[in-house]
Amino acid sequence: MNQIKVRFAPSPTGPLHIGGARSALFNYLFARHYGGALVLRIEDTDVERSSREYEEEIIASLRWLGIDWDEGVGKGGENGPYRQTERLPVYRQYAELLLEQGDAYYCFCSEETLEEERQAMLAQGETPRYSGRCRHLSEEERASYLAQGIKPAVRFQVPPRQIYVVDDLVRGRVSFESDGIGDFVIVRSDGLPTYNFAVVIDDALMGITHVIRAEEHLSNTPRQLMIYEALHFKRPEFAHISLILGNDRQKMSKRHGATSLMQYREMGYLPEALVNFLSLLGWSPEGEEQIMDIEQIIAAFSLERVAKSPAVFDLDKLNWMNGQYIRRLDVEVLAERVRPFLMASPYRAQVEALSPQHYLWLVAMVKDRLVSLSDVVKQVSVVFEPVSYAADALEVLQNENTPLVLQAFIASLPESLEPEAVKQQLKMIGKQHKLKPRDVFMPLRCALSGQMHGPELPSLISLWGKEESIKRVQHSLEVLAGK
RNA sequence: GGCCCCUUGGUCAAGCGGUUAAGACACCGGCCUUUCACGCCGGUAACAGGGGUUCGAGUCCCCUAGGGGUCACCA
Repeated sequence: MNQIKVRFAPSPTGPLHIGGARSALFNYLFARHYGGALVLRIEDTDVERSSREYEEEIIASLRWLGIDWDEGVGKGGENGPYRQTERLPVYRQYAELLLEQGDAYYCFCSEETLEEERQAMLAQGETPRYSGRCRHLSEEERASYLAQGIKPAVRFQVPPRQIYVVDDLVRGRVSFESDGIGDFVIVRSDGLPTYNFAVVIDDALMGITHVIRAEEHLSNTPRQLMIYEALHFKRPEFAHISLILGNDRQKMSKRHGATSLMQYREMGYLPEALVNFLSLLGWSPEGEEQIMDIEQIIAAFSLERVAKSPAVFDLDKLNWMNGQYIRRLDVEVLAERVRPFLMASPYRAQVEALSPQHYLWLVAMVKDRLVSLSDVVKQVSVVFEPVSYAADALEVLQNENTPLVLQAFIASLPESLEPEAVKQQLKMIGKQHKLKPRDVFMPLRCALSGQMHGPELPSLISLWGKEESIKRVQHSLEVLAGK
């Protein structure tokens, strides 16, 4: 049986961003749907910009999202090593083969020469591409350059007048003319392979059957096809997925706000919500359900249903979805997930002082009001901050029934308070004094919190307890008297 | 500029020759409710333009326009 094998191959030159996460996710979904394998390979041939820190952050981000792989960095496997800088001898071997076959040649051109050429072609209105000046160097010329200590790069010799066709699994048939492509570097003068060369070697040697990656790589594909051909490697299937755009329809970048996965974690997004949201960017299931857990997404996923057009990242929808996931969590679970945010807030000590029961009441009280986990801090502030009266709340306090309600409240509060019991108590006050619920709750809410709006009043009272609640009411009475 | 890709409501998107052109987010209205929020119900809103092909085109072909990607000894 032909086992499906895909890979995610990030370059550790920055944190994992939204676009990268979606590529990783689609590979993951594809692999899991077909019972195939996912390889994680680190493409760190740009040694200037790559770092272990970024590699670790990328891996941590993938783990946070719940995307796991079967082979590669952090997992091992038969086709390692999985970091490109650890595979240099492999690339060298194939570069030499290409050199021997006459499919590649040494290029001694300096950066300056190259730049001059480029400018000259541009000036003539031509597409800048390598002239091929080092293609046919004689032995003597080569020896002379070498004697001067010039380190050559290796260029692939692009076959003339060829058409390269990709039957892309999402875009359909796409073809390119080789004449539009200049001889490109496959090994830099420092001995490191370039992307277009290393990917091919690795994908072929690692047995990758499907290359699923972002659309920006589509125009690299013909170069890679040339190498597959020259090396007689079996080429994989390709699937180029569209880009994720910012609000301005430009490719997502830092100026669109948060782009790294870790930022989303810090902002309080749930990984399962983010995964659900990302899966719906550029892909859609057959049904109409939007909220799907990872197993459902895996079961429904297919490349046939991946869209060709780019998708704008819609934060409103992510926020909605995150809220959906939060509301579906059990209070006990939510309580734990929200805890780190409270521990990092100014209310840390006060939260720690809460009994387990009170802590659960606190979380239950704000559960339906959260868009993100970090919102908990703001939502909970009314409990811990000192009262300050809003203008509209003060007006409510001036109402003629207010003193009556407040006195009744003070007089009727039992020792132990549980939200449901408090609620019944408040309703009772209304009954006794023939007041509508609203005429009981509003004055109390304003007196206790100083605000017209906020979380369930009974829960607030439960959290404050008898002493604090009465203190707050009395304080409001003093404020009223002083007016 | 060359090459390549894309184009259904503000956004994500279904549709794969015949539909009253789904659904979701956002927005607006109503209901529920002590308030806000949640939830529920309802509403506004789209096939970029022009030519073909066809009995019939959002769906197929061509052109135009717009958007994007790529043309590195970065990936």
